[in-house]
Amino acid sequence: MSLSAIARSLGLSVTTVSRALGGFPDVAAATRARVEAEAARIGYRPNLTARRLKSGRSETVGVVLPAGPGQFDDPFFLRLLAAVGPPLQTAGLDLMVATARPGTDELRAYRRMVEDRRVDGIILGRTRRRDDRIAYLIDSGMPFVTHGRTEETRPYAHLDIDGRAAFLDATARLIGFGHRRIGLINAAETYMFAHHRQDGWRAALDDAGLEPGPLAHAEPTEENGFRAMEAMLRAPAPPTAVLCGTDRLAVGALHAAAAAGLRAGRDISVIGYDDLPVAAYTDPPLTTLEQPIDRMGARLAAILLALLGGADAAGFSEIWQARLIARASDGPAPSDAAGNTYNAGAAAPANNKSSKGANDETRNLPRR
Amino acid sequence: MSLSAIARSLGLSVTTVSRALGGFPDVAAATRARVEAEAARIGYRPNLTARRLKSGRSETVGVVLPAGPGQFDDPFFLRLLAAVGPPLQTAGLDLMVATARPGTDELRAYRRMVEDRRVDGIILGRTRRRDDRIAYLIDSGMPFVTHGRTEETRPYAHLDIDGRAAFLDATARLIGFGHRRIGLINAAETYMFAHHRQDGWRAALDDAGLEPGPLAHAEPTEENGFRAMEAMLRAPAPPTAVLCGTDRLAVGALHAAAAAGLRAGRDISVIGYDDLPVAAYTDPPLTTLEQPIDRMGARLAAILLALLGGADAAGFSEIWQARLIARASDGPAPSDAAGNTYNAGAAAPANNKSSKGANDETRNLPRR
DNA sequence: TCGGCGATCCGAAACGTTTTGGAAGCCGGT
DNA sequence: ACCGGCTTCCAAAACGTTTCGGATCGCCGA
Repeated sequence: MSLSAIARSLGLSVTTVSRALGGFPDVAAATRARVEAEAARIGYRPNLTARRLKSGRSETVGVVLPAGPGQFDDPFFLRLLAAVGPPLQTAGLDLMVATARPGTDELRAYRRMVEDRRVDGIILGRTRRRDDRIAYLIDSGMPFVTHGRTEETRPYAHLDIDGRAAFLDATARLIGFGHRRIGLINAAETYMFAHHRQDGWRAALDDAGLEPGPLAHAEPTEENGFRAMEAMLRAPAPPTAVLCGTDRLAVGALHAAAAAGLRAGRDISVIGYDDLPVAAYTDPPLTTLEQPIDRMGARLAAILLALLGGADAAGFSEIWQARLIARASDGPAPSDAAGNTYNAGAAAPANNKSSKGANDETRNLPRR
Repeated sequence: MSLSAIARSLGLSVTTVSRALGGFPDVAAATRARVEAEAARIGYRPNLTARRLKSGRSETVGVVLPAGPGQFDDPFFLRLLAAVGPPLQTAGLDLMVATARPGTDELRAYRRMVEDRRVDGIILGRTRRRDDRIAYLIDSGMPFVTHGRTEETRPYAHLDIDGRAAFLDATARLIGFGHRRIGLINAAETYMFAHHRQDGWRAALDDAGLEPGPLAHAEPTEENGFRAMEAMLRAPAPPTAVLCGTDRLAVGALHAAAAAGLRAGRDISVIGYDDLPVAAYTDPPLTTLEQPIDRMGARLAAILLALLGGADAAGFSEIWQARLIARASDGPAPSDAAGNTYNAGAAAPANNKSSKGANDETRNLPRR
């Protein structure tokens, strides 16, 4: 069960056994064969803990999962884990998972990993605009790579989806359909991804010379999507199209539209983001944006491996594009609402008088 | 950064420092204070790897996630991880996650954990009827606890939901509604949970003297639920009610019903299992069964902790009850199909003779 | 005076590995 | 004969911790 057991029963030294198994050239072929045979016979497995102690590495990569209500039900992190696992395993690295609810808990989870040297590197998902986790990790010197960017001037390795471009395109698509009042139900803007998506929406509207439609923020659950959409539809000048920051919000939004007697895809357009499995089976099937989680996960693992190999974090900054999956929840603007009257400007009283535009129709939902 | 650093700068031995920090009584109070102050000053953190080598324990618990198409998108395992994490962390145990697609890959993942002594214990989810993973773990002597049972005569620690009772009750509820042809769209029967649910369905029909309705098996995805329901509706004598082994199947099934022009809850009844977040936002909202994943996870962790403490696995065999969440996807059988023949059923449909009692209290959405 | 005892402290071994710096034996060339 | 070089092996140190078995010292009671 240990090198010394093999050494003893073969009359060799531990050194020679170690070097025989390690493939070093300074051991005779015959000796190596004897050692290998004996190792196989007793089912020798190297003691990883001893190896780790000696090498000073934990051979482990850490991930902190956001726990807590509303956080945990989307399969994003699970798919990320699944994608990140195989390449790490191939590289001989274990994957350690900690859970923490966003807040102080979370930073403590990172500290635990770093200060107790539980991991050699970290993969961090779902970045925030001001992200103290990232600041901490940079300060600590622990190698890490993030999925998503943050407002941090120092370099750090990251891979992100261009959420701005994605929502800019999606919004342009709706504009092309003739929509003029296009709302947004978004995740909290403290999340960087939500910020980018909102930015894209805003930019597309600006480009087209349109006022921003109603805007809502909430934790991305179906229920919040439902409530936000309900509120938008009750308002004086309801949107004819609504972008949703995530599919879960979109599912709720579709439901609210149906409850209001609106046929999505005809009376109102809805576009989501994520391409959850359920997106193809909403009513109607949801037009949404897809990010290649599996490839992203594999790439994140590869980047972290490079970092562990000594590469400079500044060299890794990748922005990938999302892909629009057109289904049936969006379509041409209803003629009665948006059509001819609208671009004249006379029919847009709700939106055109505000200097700030976006905020006066903003509705913040309770974050529970 | 190490005990010897503290010892050196304080003129003490490593032994004394270790025992001072370890709270042993044979060190003078003044000395202990000096040691603690110095430890705090230099930010001493014990080297876990060294401790693990010495103790022979990895201080780690392993979980193998099923990867691969169709497997990974449901949040069950993620919620389980979230629930299992905090108690393990409190006990000073790390959580290691490996991913493997069901099949030979999977057993290899368990071997890796056991043979390389990467973990001290294992939590295993989603058992199968004949489960070589469980046989292997029993043989190996590695402490483990499962979520779900299996057909294994030797004792092993497990916690399961009574899927048989759950589906028996759900089926009885449909029978009480007047349904006579009740189908089942189930996950592959190799999964123990699917087997139990099917058993409950079958038993309820037997109790009522009814022939089993159509039965389909498939990996539990929306698409498969859709296809199975489509096929059932096209068959000569379509069911008026369909139980689904999981909510994902039910979502697809609801969609197929709608596509066939059937209003779920009136023309056809559908009941799922899992209470996914989306279940409250299908059309119509899905009646389903809920298992308390968070409590289950906490309990699984507690059981494993007991096992690691030396408890006998034979002592842990718990079966919990699921809870029916009544929403709008089920209801009285359509009169043209089943109606008048069914005298007694319609008045007191759902809960009047629940076999376990736990299901009697049903609640409507919204839940939070 | 002395043995014993409690309070403190410490040396050394051990966990199992990797790695450094040789050492021994053998051979061919001079 | 001797030297240098090659092949093959090994002792010992090191990673940082825990723990066993003392060792030292002061003090008290007999």
